[in-house]
Amino acid sequence: MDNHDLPETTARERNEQRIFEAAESVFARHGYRGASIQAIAAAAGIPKSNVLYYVGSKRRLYVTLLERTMWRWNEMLSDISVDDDPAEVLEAFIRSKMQLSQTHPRSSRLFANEILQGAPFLKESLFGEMREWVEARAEVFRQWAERGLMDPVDPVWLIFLIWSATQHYADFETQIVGITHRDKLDERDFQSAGDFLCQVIIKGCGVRRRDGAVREP
Amino acid sequence: MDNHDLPETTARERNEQRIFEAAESVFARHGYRGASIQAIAAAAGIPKSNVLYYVGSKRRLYVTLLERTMWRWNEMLSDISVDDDPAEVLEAFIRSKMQLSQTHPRSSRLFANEILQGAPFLKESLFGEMREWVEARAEVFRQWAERGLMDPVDPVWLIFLIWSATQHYADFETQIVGITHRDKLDERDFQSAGDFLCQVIIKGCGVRRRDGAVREP
DNA sequence: ATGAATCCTGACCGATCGGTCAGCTTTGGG
DNA sequence: CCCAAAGCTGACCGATCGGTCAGGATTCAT
Repeated sequence: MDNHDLPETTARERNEQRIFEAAESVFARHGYRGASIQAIAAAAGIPKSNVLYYVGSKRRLYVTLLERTMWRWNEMLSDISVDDDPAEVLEAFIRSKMQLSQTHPRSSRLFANEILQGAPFLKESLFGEMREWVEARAEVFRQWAERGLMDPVDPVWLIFLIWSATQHYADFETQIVGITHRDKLDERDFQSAGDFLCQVIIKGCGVRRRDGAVREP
Repeated sequence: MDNHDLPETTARERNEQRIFEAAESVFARHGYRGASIQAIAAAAGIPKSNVLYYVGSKRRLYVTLLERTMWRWNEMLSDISVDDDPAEVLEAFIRSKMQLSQTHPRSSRLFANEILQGAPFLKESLFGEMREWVEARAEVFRQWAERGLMDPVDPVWLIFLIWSATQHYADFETQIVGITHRDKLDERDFQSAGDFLCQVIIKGCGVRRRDGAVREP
């Protein structure tokens, strides 16, 4: 029945991909309970029974998507050290998160939905990884502050600030589009919003260049 | 059947309040489709039939809660002008949004869920009000920049930054709590996070005191 | 060609969904 | 005390939910 160790057949790969895309879209929009396999099947253009044939159950499909999202997320800023330039790292952090919001908005919304319902499917197990990720980066930020490379701001609040500000352009895209008369957010919008966030956050944290000069025009 | 113009009976007031509280909690957690009247009734300690007796339908209950949230939201920063102090206004903006996240986190999550599913219930009608709200404040920010009271940042992106950063503490409370080892966010957490946001955002936008001095210790 | 493995699907299951309704009890002004 | 209005609820409705299953269709190495 299960032969995940053998190379997948093309049929399985093709259908699973279509199902994952459709499921991510529906889960992102309606959450776990609000999504129905029927709706996912319709979006994928596949009979409901066939969806269940491939993914086993709604729960398993949802968890698979969640893990895929978390995996993609954890790749970011995989190696930073105290010796890096704070401005460069913060900018890279903001830009890469902004990139994720632009290229994978539905993943972001899927994750947001999971948190909104109390994170019942990734409680502890995956929060543990995120905790380590945050604490490692926070420690670097703290040492930068000690070395006078930036203001002594709370590094954890800083991380949450960057998360929230960047994810906003994926999770609340509907609101942004509705308020600013746009049809959709395009490349230029993400670029300009990224510029704004880099400028305000880096300056707001009093980040200085390595030579000690204040980053000011 | 409906006598909304007459003074409500105490029974009606009492039960509606219990239903609204329970419904806000369930809708905030599971979204519109994912919420069930059965679950709302159970949370309110009232039979399902009785819930429908009071609120009419799931749709009406949901819209009522959405409108109540929007109304509470639109009260903020009701009167600001170009002659106000930018630092004071931005701080008041951040503090009041932070206060909303602290005192009405479920309202915030209800709204977030509505946006995530594409805002099907407040499309246009209520986005119009928000658009006017944003444009009016953005115009003030723009004039402050022209007068050299702050950097010429995009005022709309600035508003979205403050929205996202403050709402994060309500919408993603589960994640914050899970990552930072806390049991829940308390008064001190909101105070310190608010301090952080005021400091970083006001400094990051280059806001100056009216006398022209840079806001720096 | 053939047989095993995989792919695929309509029919069906019990549970739950939002909503209706008949008919009960409780309340309060006259 | 009386009775209309309001409050209240169990039973029930058709639709949809997640999931199962028997069995046909397709594929492919031999």
